[in-house]
Amino acid sequence: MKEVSGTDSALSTGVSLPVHGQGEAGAERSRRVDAVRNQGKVLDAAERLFARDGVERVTMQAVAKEAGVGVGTLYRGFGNKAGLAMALLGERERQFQELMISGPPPLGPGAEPTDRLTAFVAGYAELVADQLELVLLSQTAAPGARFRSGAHALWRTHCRHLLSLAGAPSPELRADALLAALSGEMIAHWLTEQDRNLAEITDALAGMARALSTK
Amino acid sequence: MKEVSGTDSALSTGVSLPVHGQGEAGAERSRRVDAVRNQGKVLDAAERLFARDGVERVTMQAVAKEAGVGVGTLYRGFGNKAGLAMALLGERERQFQELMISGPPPLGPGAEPTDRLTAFVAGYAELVADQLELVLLSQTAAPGARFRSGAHALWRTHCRHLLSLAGAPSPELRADALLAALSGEMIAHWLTEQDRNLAEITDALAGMARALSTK
DNA sequence: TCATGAAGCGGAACCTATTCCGTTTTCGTG
DNA sequence: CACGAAAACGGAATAGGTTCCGCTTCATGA
Repeated sequence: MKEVSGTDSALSTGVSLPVHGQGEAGAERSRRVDAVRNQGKVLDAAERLFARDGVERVTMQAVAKEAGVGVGTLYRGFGNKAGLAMALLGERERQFQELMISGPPPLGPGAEPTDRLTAFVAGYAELVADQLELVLLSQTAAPGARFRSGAHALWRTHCRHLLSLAGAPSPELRADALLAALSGEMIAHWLTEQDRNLAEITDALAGMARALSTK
Repeated sequence: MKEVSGTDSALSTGVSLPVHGQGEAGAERSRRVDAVRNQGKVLDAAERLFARDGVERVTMQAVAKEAGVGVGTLYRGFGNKAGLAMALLGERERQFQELMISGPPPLGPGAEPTDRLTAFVAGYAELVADQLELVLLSQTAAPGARFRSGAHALWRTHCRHLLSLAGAPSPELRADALLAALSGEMIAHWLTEQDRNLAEITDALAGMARALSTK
């Protein structure tokens, strides 16, 4: 089971926290120590319960109880259930972002745009598949909410940039379209309702990425 | 305001009705007359309230009350709120299906596969944009539920077929990917959060469809 | 150290979608 | 027409996400 580093794994994935974004925008005044501690307790509790009972069957009440806090605290810290999922996803997303921004080619800098894009698509699909339940939950938020998360903005910018370098028309819209094909719902559908394996999926997606890179 | 033909506009768009599918599969025994009448009353009431107050702010209770039936009747007839939306969408979807299957080219038969596909994509995007609120609601159902609707199956089959004729690799996955780019959430995002106009969107989507048609 | 106001807390209350189940209506049969 | 089973009904009850608000704790600075 993955470690989400108890105390400060918190989020850097934005989510649009009600109080202050913590990581999304520049740091303001320091948060109160009890608040930080509670966020950590909540993330631990959520991870534990999600792993044990499945994301869908864990209620916010249950998470609050397991963490030893009130539900109000959950909502102040994460906004809603989807936000909690995004925060849990944060750790792994950051790892992938790292590789994408400064890791070795073809995912990282140094390869041809099209190759970087196909590497991104394959890697991201794998990330989604690995964390399917959490991704599905995170994309459950109000329609369009996911587009506003800091994490998503990064994926989009990256794709747009690569498409742009490759000379593709409408790089912005194509970036969004590509990411739409990488939604949890889509991957879940291919994986579970059409019994495709991840390799098939990433191959096909890489092909699409290549096709969309073309002028 | 659109007429949903009071009595029998019902659905032919499937939705996975709890009791019997009514139109999805071959007709079984005839439904009870009171049930048919109630479905009509519900559709009328829903359309009226949705138009007046906005889809999001209309509760199932309110629809039931306006229709003069109990909530149980709503759920027996449409499964859930998303199902109700799908049923309301049905009318216009059927019109588009008609054009797509037997209308004039390039949407209908007779044109090159790629041209038919771009026509489909543009037309479908327009349909979604026109009915944005209902589409968003209909896609709110349990993750993946939309892939199981009869309507969606038809769109997918059509795209897959055209992509296949055009010689594209992985026509099935590409069809799904194309439809993912046509989701209500995606179109809404482009339209409202990026102030694109429909023409821009359909142009870009048509370009993508063309790119994806390529071997 | 103490006062003070902001930040955070807990958990009851709220709002809705959805389910359940006892009652009523239909419809085919005898 | 009368019956009985099946199909529908209605609306109270349930469940779980989210909001609200009075109370506590922390951080600051005098």
